Amino acid sequence: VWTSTRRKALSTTEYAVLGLLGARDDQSGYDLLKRLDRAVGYMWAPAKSGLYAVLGRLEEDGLATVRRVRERGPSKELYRLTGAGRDALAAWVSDPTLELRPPRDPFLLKLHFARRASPAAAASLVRAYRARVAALLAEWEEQEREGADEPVDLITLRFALARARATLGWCDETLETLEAASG
Amino acid sequence: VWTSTRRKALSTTEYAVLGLLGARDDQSGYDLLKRLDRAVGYMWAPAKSGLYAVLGRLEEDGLATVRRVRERGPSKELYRLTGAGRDALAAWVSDPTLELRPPRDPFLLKLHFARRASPAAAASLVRAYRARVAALLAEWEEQEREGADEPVDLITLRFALARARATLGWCDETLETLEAASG
DNA sequence: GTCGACATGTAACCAGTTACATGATTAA
DNA sequence: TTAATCATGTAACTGGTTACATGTCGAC
Repeated sequence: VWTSTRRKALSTTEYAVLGLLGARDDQSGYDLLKRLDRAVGYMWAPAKSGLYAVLGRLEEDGLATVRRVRERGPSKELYRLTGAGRDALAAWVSDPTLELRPPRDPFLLKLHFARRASPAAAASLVRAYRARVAALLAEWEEQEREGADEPVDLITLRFALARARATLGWCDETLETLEAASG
Repeated sequence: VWTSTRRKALSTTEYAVLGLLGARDDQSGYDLLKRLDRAVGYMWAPAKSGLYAVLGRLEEDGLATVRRVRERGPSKELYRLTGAGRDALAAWVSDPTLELRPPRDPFLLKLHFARRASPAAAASLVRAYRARVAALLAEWEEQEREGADEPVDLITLRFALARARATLGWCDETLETLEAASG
C-alpha cells in the first residue's frame, strides 16, 4: 500500500464534517447530523444522504477511519480522524484565502424586479421578509441568552445577530421609501 | 398546437432572466450577460454557458420568442417575452413566499472551526475577511454616489451597504474578543 | 496579420437535494 | 401493536460551474 494521496481539494461540507470529527472520536453519521444542526445549523445544513456520502469519501481518502459496532440497537459506523485528516483540517482553518462569491439571495433579486412592476407589491415583499428576519433574530437572541446544551459558538452567532439587526433597519428605511413612492 | 404548459416552477436564475427580458425587447444573450452583471451582479451572476441554456429553456417553454438576426457582425439571437412570460414574471414578483435557507458562508464555518485550533489563526481569518468586506463596501459606496450608466438599484444596493457596515462592526468587536483570548 | 470585443454554444463535471428503501429497538 | 427514534444508505435529479470550441468583425 502507498501513503494515501488526497485526490483534490475538499468541498466546504467535507471540511465541516472534518471539523466536527476533529472535536471528538467515534462519532456516527447519525450523531454528526444532530451535532451539525445544533452547532452550525443556522449557517450549514447538509442533507442526510449527503452527509453519509461525505463520510464515505473521507474514509476512502484516508482522512478518517470507520469501525462498525453493534451494541444494544442497530449497528452503527463510528468515524475517527486520521493524522492526515487532522492535517487537512489544520491546513484549511489556517489558510485565510477566501472566495467571496455574491450572496445569491432570491429575495433581493425578486425585490429588484418587483419594484418595476409595482411599489405596493415590493412593499409587501419587504414586510414578509421583515417578519421572517425578526422571527429568526428572536430565536438567535434566545440562543445567545441560553447557550443551549451544545454551547453555541457565540462569535458566529453574533455575526448572524449583527446582520439581522442591520437587515431590520434596512427594511424599515426601505418601507418608508416605498410607501412614499406609492402614496 | 396546444397552449403551452409550463412544466414546473422556474429556478431563480430563470426568473432573473425573465425579469431582465421584461425591461426591454430584443436583447441577445450577450446583451443580457452585461446587463445582468451591471444591474444585479453583486447578488446574482450566472455563468455564461448557463445563461444561454436558460434562454433556450424559456423559449422552449413558450415564455419568450427568439429571432435570429445578422447585421454588421456575427449573427445574434434576439429574445422577447411572450404574454405567458410576462404573466410568469408578474406572478413571481407578486408572490411574497420566501424560502429562507441558511446562508452558506464558508468563512463563518471556517472561523467556527479555526477558533478551536488557535485564536491567532482565527484572528488572521477575520482580518482578511474584514479587508475584503471593506473593499467591497468602498466599491458599493462609489456606485451609490455615481449611479453609473445603468442606474443601479439603490434599494438593493443599500441592503448590501447596510450589511457590509454591520459586518465591519462585528469584525472589530470579534477581533477584540480574539485578541483578549490569545493575549 | 493579429488582437480584442462580439456572439453562441457543447461536454463534462460537481456539490448538493429529494424521495425512497430498509431494518432494529424501545416506549405507549 | 403501533409509533417514535435510532441508523444507514441508493437512485434520480437539479441547478448550476469549468474548460473548451468556434467563428465574425473592426481597429491598429
